[in-house]
Amino acid sequence: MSEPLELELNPLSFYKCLADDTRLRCLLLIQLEQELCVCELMAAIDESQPKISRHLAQLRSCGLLTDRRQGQWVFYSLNETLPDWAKLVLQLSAAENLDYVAADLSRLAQMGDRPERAQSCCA
Amino acid sequence: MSEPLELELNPLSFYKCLADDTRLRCLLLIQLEQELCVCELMAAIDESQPKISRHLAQLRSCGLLTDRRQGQWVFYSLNETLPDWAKLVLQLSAAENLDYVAADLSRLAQMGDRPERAQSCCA
DNA sequence: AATTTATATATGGCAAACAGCATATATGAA
DNA sequence: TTCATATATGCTGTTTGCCATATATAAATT
Repeated sequence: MSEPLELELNPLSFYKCLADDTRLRCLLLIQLEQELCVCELMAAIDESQPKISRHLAQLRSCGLLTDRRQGQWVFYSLNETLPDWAKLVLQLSAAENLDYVAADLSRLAQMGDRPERAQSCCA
Repeated sequence: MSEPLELELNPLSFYKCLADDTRLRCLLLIQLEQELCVCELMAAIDESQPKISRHLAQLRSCGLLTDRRQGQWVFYSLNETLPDWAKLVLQLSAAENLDYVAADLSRLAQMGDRPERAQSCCA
């Protein structure tokens, strides 16, 4: 097992990722919930599947998110190899702007039939 | 004298401000140097006056920067009433991405005839 | 007053980014 | 195989944001 290298990430492309309403809400929700799948984000943000999926793809390709497939679902979470300053920025932004995602969180809480997580220890 | 209220600032418009190369460099340079005027930023970033001026106007109108006029110069600095999370984000971003503005800083250091600052205590 | 210097703003063209729809793939169950 | 659900990706029209040029204002200097 090798220690994961820190992602090379320039601040401009990082902030461009945060500069869209859909992407920012996805990121803050994932920061708060550890891991979410596309259908959960659709329910929380109340937007179409292609729109959510497309923005998640961008966040993954820039290295902010990683995905793991579990059965029919794809779960997204923060990329652990993000530089510390970027992790801290996301943490701060989520913790200090709960009102920005309050409606999303309540829609998520009301969602029925959320997929169950398998332990990722054996993945 | 009343204590300054905290600026109302939503995270999306904040990050949109950071999502442009010129604006991000201006912000990080001002974070590092406390206060800079338009001509210093022109020299540091090596861009035209209208371009710098336009982006500074945007940063001021969003509340990230404040300006003070001193004779013929207008000096820009961080808005003290920014929420703490935003101040911290800027601080972190500057301190942890010095390479991103290294060339700008060296151009600034080489600049001749930089305007002298008057103490702002009497302004 | 006229000229120069420093700074700010307005406008028009252009390119990048986004939204919406349709379609494609992938997995799991019947 | 067939169907259903979840996710991804092309394509196109539209909007947004950026840049370059031109113009405006204000102070300093002559």
